[in-house]
Amino acid sequence: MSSELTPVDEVAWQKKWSDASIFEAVITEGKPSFYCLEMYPYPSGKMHMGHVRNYSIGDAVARFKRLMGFDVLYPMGFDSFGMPAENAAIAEGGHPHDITERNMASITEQIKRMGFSYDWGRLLKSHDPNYYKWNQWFFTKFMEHGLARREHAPVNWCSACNTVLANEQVKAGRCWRCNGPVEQKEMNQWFLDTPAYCQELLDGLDTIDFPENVKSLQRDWLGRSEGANIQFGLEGRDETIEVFTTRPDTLFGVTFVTLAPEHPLAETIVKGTDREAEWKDLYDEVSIMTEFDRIKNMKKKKGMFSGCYAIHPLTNERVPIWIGNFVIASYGTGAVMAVPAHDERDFEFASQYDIPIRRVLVMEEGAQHDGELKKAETDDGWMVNSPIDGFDGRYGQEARNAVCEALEAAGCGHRLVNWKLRPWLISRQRYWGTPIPVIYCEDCGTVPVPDEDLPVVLPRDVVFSGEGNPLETSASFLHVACPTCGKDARRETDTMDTFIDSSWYFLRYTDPGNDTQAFAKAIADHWMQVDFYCGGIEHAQMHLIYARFMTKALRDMGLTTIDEPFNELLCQGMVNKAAPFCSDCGVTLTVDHAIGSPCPHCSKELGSRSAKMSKSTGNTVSPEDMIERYGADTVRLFILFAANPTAGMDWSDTALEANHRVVLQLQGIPDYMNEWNGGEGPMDAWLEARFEQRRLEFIAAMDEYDLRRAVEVSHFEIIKDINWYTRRGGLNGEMANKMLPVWAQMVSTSTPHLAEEWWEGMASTEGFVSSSLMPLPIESTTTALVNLAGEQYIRDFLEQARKIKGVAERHLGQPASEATIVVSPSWKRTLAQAALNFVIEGGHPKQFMPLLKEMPIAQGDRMGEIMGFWGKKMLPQVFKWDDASREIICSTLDEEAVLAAASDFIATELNLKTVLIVEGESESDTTGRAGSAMPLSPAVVYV
RNA sequence: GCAGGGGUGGCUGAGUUGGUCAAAGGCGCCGGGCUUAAGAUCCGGUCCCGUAUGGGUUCGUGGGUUCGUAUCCCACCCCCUGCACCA
Repeated sequence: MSSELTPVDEVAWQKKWSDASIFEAVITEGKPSFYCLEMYPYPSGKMHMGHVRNYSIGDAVARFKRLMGFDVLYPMGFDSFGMPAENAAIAEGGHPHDITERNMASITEQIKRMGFSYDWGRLLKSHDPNYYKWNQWFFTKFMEHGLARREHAPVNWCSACNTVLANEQVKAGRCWRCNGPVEQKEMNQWFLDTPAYCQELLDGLDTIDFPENVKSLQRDWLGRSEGANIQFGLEGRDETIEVFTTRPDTLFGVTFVTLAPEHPLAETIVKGTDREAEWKDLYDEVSIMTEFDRIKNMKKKKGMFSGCYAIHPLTNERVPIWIGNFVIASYGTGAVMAVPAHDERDFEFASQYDIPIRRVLVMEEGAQHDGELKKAETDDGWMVNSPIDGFDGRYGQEARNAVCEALEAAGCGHRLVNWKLRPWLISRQRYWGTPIPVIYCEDCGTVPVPDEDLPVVLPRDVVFSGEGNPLETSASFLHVACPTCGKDARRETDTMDTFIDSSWYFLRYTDPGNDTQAFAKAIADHWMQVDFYCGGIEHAQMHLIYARFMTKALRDMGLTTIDEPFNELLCQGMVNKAAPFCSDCGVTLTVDHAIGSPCPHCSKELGSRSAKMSKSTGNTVSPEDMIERYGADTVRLFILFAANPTAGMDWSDTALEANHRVVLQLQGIPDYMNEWNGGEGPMDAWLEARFEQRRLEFIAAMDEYDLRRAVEVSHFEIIKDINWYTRRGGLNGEMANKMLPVWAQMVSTSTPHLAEEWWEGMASTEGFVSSSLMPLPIESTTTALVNLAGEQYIRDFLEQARKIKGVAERHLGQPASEATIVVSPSWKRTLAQAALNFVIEGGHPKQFMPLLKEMPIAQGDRMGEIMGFWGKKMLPQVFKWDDASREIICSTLDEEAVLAAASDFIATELNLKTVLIVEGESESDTTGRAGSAMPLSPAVVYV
């Protein structure tokens, strides 16, 4: 293999692909289609390793599916609305539009340099009016269908971002984007009715191939709980208090009712009493405090008696009404029935405020049911102490049903499924997003912008001061004639959450040029669902819920027939790199601190630990630099080979270099193989069979998206096979013609430029490997299998023989010069075959003994010896042989013949003068070592 | 607290329908061939012991089931992710 290699001109290949438009997605009659998609990126100026990894995975899949004969849709675009560009405009001047376009241009160039096989003709950008027009159109349709509505409601407000946030965008009380505190504010905002699809979103999870943790995340977020709403009357008042509970079976244990401080009734019943001030304090504490502080203070339960009593719906008992800080206004009804005996929080609260605790369940059937409870017993139990007949003794679900029936009969309660998911708050008080297409008219009220006036385009004449919503500074935008009556009216200045953009972009990709519809139904239905969707786990409960919701909503408006947008989701792992780490302090430091230097906190010597690549740690690697130095192929190969797609991977410069060497080595392979001039030989059939086997392994791995394994086969194992071939004397230049086309196809999924170079140099190929089809696999013949088995046998034998040789030479005190290989005596083989057949047919090995006694080999005076051999040696071995070995043993493979044919080779490999092969216990066996020879495992005697 | 995912040799990482497992592959390290040399590449070694094909101890910890367990069961510890006074 030559060392005088010119690097592959990757850019030239990229240009050729582009000129020939080979990655354009087309629909071919009769061909299956495959939609391969990566989460489209926000166009920051630079591509980082996370992008590289994401797209290297997707591209390998797309290329593989093309090889396998699919019409592949593999698009790229930009999630180009969003706050970073607007914040940059505020900080540095300029306009978000220009900043975004500039960033897009530079990141696009970098992505193209990687050689990914996108259909760039479908490039989509969210901030294109031709795209966001459809956001607006959908919005007006949602209004028509009652799925979009404006409400005055408490919402999450991030003052750092100067906008409201959806529930999904609040992480542990903080803003998902800036990590600033989030507070509650009452505002008029637009919501989409995501809860209408709760049940379907939950059920749909069972029909799609998402990772378990993502499903679990989504289930948590949907938060289904089954229970009942129950009405409590109020003593001396007309109102009722409605509570939600999952435990109607504990209804008779209610000793008080608790309202959230924000509950409207709380204010009503304390108004004008001497308790009003106390309530106000509590109200202020929970509502004005940021959610973050509230969570921190959660541990302290606090409450007050309201002075009022509720009436128990079934017993008519008086129950005190309390107001407590632990009741959440926005969940359920904002009021709970308190059963201290069977709920931990109620127990704690009741103990604190000396409220009676009444047991109404026992945890063991027929158990004692008086006596004091030490703690709440929250499991299902048997009802006791019921003041009404017919309930005691009922258990769990049956008990709940009985209580619900009683409530329903009394007309003061009903069964209900409650969800945690709230409507999607989509209003944002920011400029760089889709304007909400609504006009407010004094006479006509809230008027949607008519279809013919769409899109409502973002105006240029706005001021980015960092204060307030910039859209409000545009007079031309703000003032508009009412579409209904023509009078002066005012436009909505809020824009849409940018997650709207990413909720349907995969549909637009199917028909990106359509200017009369968002997408043609037939085309979208042809390509959808996305077969393979690859991206980061961070979108598990935002984007991936919204997109599923949107797909279902659009389906119900008749725009598609798709239930779920994504079939298989793959969340790629993070790209990490070693960073300084103090094991005592448990702190990861920036790369400014050298490994081995003392920790700045405790002075202990710093070690290193793998950490996510981040600007703050400084452990980033620039893809650009790496491509420049090693080429895109090497970077891609390394990324795919370093770890499985879903696993975290560690960046390693040395491993990268090792992969670069593999790329160089592969580059020289065609020349190397073509130089073989030995003509046909006995090893050719083996190499052919072996290669075919490798191809099947490759296909199987790719089918399961086990890209690491696939690359291991295509870029590593086949090289080893070639080495073995030449080592065993193979030197047929014809093999190059036989193997290289298919091998190039395998190589092309991860290192396409290199593969094109191979392809171009071959006589039998034309066009591009990137647009070629892989021939169908060939079924292996029996001869091929025996061939493979024979070589495997020799390899295994050599490995074993080498080990023994070391020990033997120590024993001999000098290098061994000769070896006698003692193949297992034929009766052992016969025995093994009989035992294996017995086992394969389902027999228990231990029951083989009686059969053995009947066998001809066990007759005569050797019977005892053979029985002993079976128990001690053969029985354990029968279990240990793998399927391949079993096949070989039961096959016609003649160990002695295989070894004899390879005896010269063996002698060379073991560095011996002569090698003698004998059958154990035969006349020529003078070694006396036949005892330790087993089928597939000959004994070796060194002299 | 609840839920989901994990803990394998110097590192990384396969392997989990129990037997093919002292445990693939890669990296690192060691030795050898090739070479004037370097690089590249090829071959071999890389838990411990062992004058012959073997033995010992290993897959978070401790128990258990089994002829046999990295793999199955139970308990515990630790790590990651998400949710969290959700009634």
